[in-house]
Amino acid sequence: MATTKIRNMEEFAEVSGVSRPTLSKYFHDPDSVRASTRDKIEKKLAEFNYRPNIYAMNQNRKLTNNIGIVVPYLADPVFAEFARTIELLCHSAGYRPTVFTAHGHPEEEVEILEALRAMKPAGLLMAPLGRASDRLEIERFCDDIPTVFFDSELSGLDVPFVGADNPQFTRTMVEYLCRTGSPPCFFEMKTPANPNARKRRNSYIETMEANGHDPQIIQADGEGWSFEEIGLQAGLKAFEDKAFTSDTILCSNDRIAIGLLTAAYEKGITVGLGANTDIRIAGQDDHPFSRFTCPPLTTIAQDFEAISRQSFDLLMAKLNDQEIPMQNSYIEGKLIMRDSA
Amino acid sequence: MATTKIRNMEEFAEVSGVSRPTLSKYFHDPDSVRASTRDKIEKKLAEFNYRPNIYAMNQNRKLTNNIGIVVPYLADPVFAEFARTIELLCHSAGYRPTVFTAHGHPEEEVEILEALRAMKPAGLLMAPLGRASDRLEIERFCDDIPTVFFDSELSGLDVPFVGADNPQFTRTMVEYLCRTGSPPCFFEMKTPANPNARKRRNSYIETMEANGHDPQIIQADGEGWSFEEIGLQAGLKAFEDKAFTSDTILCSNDRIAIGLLTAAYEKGITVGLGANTDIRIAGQDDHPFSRFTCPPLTTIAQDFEAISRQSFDLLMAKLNDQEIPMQNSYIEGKLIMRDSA
DNA sequence: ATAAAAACTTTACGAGCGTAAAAATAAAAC
DNA sequence: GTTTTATTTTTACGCTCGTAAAGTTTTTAT
Repeated sequence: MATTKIRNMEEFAEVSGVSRPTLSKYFHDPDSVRASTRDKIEKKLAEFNYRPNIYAMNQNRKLTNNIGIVVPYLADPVFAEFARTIELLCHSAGYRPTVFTAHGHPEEEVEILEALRAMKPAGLLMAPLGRASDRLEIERFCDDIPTVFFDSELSGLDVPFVGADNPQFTRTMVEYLCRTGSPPCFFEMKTPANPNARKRRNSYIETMEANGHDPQIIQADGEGWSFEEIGLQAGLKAFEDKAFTSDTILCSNDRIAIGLLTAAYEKGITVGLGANTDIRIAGQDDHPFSRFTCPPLTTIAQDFEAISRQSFDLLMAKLNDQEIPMQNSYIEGKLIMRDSA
Repeated sequence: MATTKIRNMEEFAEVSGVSRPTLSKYFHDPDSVRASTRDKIEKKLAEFNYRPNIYAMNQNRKLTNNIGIVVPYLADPVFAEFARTIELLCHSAGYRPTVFTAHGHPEEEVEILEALRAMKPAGLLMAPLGRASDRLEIERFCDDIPTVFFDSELSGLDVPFVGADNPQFTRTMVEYLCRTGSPPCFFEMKTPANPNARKRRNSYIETMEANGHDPQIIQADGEGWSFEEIGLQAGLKAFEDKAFTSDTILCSNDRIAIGLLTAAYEKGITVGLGANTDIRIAGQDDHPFSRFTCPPLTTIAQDFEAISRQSFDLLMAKLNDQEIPMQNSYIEGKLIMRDSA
């Protein structure tokens, strides 16, 4: 029966029989007031449906409870998954997460940071674009606002990082492939957007050599974030040129592998681990769609949960001024055996 | 050479030689001040890198320049695509868009709306969850804040809508399939999350009957947003039970079709329009991945650009108190012929 | 050159809340 | 029941910017 509209905290203080400063405390942290007071407030809160003005709140707080989540490309299901997981963590810890995407453009990444600065966020969880990122601008931001990088790191900056153990990913897959068939050649983008790609290539070379095999790398032209399309086009060309030096192809990531699977299909080349198939294809990341490719893609699963959790915990530690281990954290992936390899 | 840090507009007024109210006007709309004044401000702006406190700004403005974008499930690439397109439109019109996702849960949808209310946004562009949505809460919100629905409508509410012309989608596809082979049966979820599904089913039935064919519907069990998985499991079962009454299967949407393609693959059933294939499969939506399925999926393309543009324009009209045509807008899709049908 | 219009400055108040200090009250401890 | 301790109330000021009104300066029109 809210007869009058509550316009501000003062009016709500009147109807609830609690003073405004106490209300202010309550909204800051409900547990900071006596249980009886809390009950009184919450009863009236349900009745009047009042919410404090967040702008007035944040204006005076040195620190807001906003947390920024920045990803390079939200239309990539891998980042959608990261964003989703981290959002949930923030939310359940009482923070207000906001997801931003750079749409693959470094200028947008900087713009986001500038807009974010105006929001005075408590902290930032960021998966930087990588190679293309404007290091200087990002560094300037991280100096002011507690930040943790996830998924891809920007070396040289004094910012903790949590992400996949890329060398382990590739090593695990190369060893599996060698164990079960011919040693793989490696299919990747010539100029990958993401720094993880380099680590995977290096690990491929190392592991192959360690096992006495000759590493063979096939590189796809093309820039941007249309990995499937790049994998498809370069795959078609490579099949035509007989550029693949092995009947087993390890792709730098699942999205490229998805494109390559399509290329194989169009060329009439059968993929799988059966005796009557032509080649094997493997990916890395366990992209949400890789279970639905034809054949389902053998890959290494990112531990989204662990990466999200750890990067969030690191940020919390930073916010609470705890001594944090500045060493980066690399999370292992798990081999997901499906039919493609 | 910013020797002193600028803390607020007053301090910036001093160093820039412009009065604070004029600055306020400038930040509200740069074109509202004289060119010479604008230059003076912008010169100092570059030098001192000052930005007004958005919280203080929004606190006093009756209307912020925030625009909310709410989608039911951001991990679905179709919505990622919508979000991306609309974000860009808002941005280039000088608004500050913020994307929210309900993660498929009606409670979260309501929470977003409540958080959004606190942000006092100028307007909202929303793709409601649909069937599961809390109509009452959404209606209450739309009464207060200018809103436009896109992608899926909530009938009965006085809110303009822009979305796909679902009957046209299905009609176009059914006619194409009939023209080029056997009349299709229809594969859908029994309890679809999205109201568009119903329209597509109805259109399927109508079109089939209009062409003198017997409509046949196969329904998949399962709830939630894992459409591919649902399509896969139900597809496997349907193949085993020989439940598909035609060698041509039209799916309610691409994601289900992707699951069904995987099911066909696992059953050794070949898909395509060649003479030596077993069945044809078609989807609807032109999901970003449907070009990369094996075989590439024949589908109807959503006109993301047009839907985004029109819903944004509608919202702008609402914000400017223009007389808007309250009739809903349905955007036609285009047949994308690929190899699966 | 003069009048009219537009833009700017000065002054002043308001928005909604944070927060500090002192006084009053309630709860817990003994 | 009194003392101690924890909460709450009262009072008061601050934050940053929006915005209105009246006066001044600059620009435009004639």
